[in-house]
Amino acid sequence: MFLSRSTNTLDAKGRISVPADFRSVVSAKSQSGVPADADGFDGIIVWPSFDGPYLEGGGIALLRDYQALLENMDPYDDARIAFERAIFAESRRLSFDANGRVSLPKELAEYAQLNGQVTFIGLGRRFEIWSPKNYEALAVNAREMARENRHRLRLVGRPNPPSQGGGL
Amino acid sequence: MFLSRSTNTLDAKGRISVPADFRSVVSAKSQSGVPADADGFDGIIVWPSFDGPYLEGGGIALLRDYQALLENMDPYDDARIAFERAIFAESRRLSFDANGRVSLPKELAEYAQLNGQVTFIGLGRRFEIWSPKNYEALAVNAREMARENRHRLRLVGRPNPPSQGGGL
DNA sequence: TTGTATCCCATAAAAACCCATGCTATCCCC
DNA sequence: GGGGATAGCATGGGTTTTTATGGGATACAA
Repeated sequence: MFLSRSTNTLDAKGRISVPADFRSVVSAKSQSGVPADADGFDGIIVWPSFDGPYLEGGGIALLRDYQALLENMDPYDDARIAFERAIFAESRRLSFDANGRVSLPKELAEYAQLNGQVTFIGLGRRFEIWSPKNYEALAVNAREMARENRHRLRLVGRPNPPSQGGGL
Repeated sequence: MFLSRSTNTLDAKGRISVPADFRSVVSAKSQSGVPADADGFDGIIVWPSFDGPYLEGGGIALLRDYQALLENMDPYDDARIAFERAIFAESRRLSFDANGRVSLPKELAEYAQLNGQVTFIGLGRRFEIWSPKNYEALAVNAREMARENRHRLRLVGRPNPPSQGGGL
């Protein structure tokens, strides 16, 4: 699960360290020692958001989830085709180097207006990559809006666990 | 999984470099060192789309998937016969040369209005081959339409797994 | 011959790989 | 609990490998 927020440096070669937390999410090995992902890909997948000047990303498992979702739609549904083109076609496989960095293609960096500093935002199943400046503005609103909508934050599901502390 | 988009050159001899990403998708070897594809074919399979002036393609695994799909239809269903003729009969096996290129038959290049530059579009299980000009227009629409329909892109919550990493 | 298809080689640019260095958090031993 | 050893992380920079592409040589067929 992608959690937390951290800002790293985009160096002159276009490389950036993926937060160690994030790396361990995507490169979780199975017991056999083989990567959990069937195709042995060790890295992240990133594409330009279609909702603003930032990037979205996740592990290959996320892409498979999207694939499953899309494959349940009509093959020639316009929305499906649009999603395929906006996500699959625009995404890039970025694999980790020995130090846990990826090199970010220039056009993605430009799309997200990144130069120098880059902020990773963990959002559970996926994450976002922002220019720190652009993100600042949103972050303040988020807490306010969350407060206004706090009544909708109702957990469902798990029956009461044996005892120990519940809560958020 | 075919991901990303890239534009390569179609040279005077009708050859074109298949993006390295795509090559590694289709020529993934099994642990034994033998090609995963039973028949040892190392290349891609391409046919003219029946939905526009572009080509569709994939690995031999994709063709097998289509075969399985069609074999579940009535043998004399007109649609089945049409699909078989439009896909199987029109497709070409293009094998990689030592540098990862294939040579694209002229009639396919003409069908997709290719000259000089060629764009490969990764779409998960399959890919498409477009004239860059023709695709450009679609790409901008795709992002807009994806944005308009983004509420449909909802990943279902994974059921609570025993313990380790669940969904958001 | 004239194309056409295959194979081989050369090369520039880009990507991947390797090594080194501060810095921080953690561990462990006394 | 202090303090040094240790390990992991983020970062910089050089070097090697891969990739995409052009072009020559060879074999075969129309």
